[in-house]
Amino acid sequence: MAYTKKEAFDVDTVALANLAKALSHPARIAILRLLAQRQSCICGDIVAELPLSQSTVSQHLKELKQAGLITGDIDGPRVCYCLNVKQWQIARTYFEKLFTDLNSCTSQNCC
Amino acid sequence: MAYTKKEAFDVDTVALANLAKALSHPARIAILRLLAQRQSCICGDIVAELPLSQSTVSQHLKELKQAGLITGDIDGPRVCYCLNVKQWQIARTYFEKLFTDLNSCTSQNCC
DNA sequence: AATATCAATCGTATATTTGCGATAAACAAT
DNA sequence: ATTGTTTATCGCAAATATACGATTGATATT
Repeated sequence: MAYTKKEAFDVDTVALANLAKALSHPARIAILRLLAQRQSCICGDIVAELPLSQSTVSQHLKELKQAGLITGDIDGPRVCYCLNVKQWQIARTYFEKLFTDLNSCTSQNCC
Repeated sequence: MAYTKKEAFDVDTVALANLAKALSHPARIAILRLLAQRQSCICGDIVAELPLSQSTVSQHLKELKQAGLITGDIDGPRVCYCLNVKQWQIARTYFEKLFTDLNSCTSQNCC
């Protein structure tokens, strides 16, 4: 019994779902906003800004990194996290395509 | 030990995260596209189109309904599902605000 | 009234997510 | 070399998510 039948859906749908999943936690959105807000890239200052433990924040960062939405460059003992602009443009395109597709449904047949 | 510390984040962040969570499964995105594609609203035809059981599809529909993204009107023995255009506009606004905020980070200080 | 159809819900199994403390790994500075 | 700082990872506990079959409830149809 598989947890998620991702194989049964087309690649673009799965890709969008994965991007949405990366955004599906308040902490991760907060992290992204922090990274955008501060001009300089942040490492562990993120931990100080969030109401979560260091290990938990590290996990969220890992997920964002796996989704390709941020990068993490090692800088001595610290790690500098930044938004990955390229991946963000891809994500934006995915979401906007979805919104456009859904907007074409303005016929209002029944509901 | 709480599952998610949603209380610790501001309302808009949680709202966006919840919308993203509704989109975080391929089946739910497929359902939304189906509803947009077909001019007429679909009830259980969705089940026929998806590689999932009736009960599983019903659960996904419930989640989309709880997120306010679709409506379900009872029509005799059937149920007619439709996109909720108003909520979709709200969702679109949330996501586009995020994208705009993140785009302001083009300083490229380190990464 | 009996039957058939459709969709929601229940019960259950399994996988994943979230969260934290503790530990480990990497590096800097003494 | 030792120590301190920073971050990733491990191990665990609890909550959720996904999926399905079986059942229930509602409505048509006969």
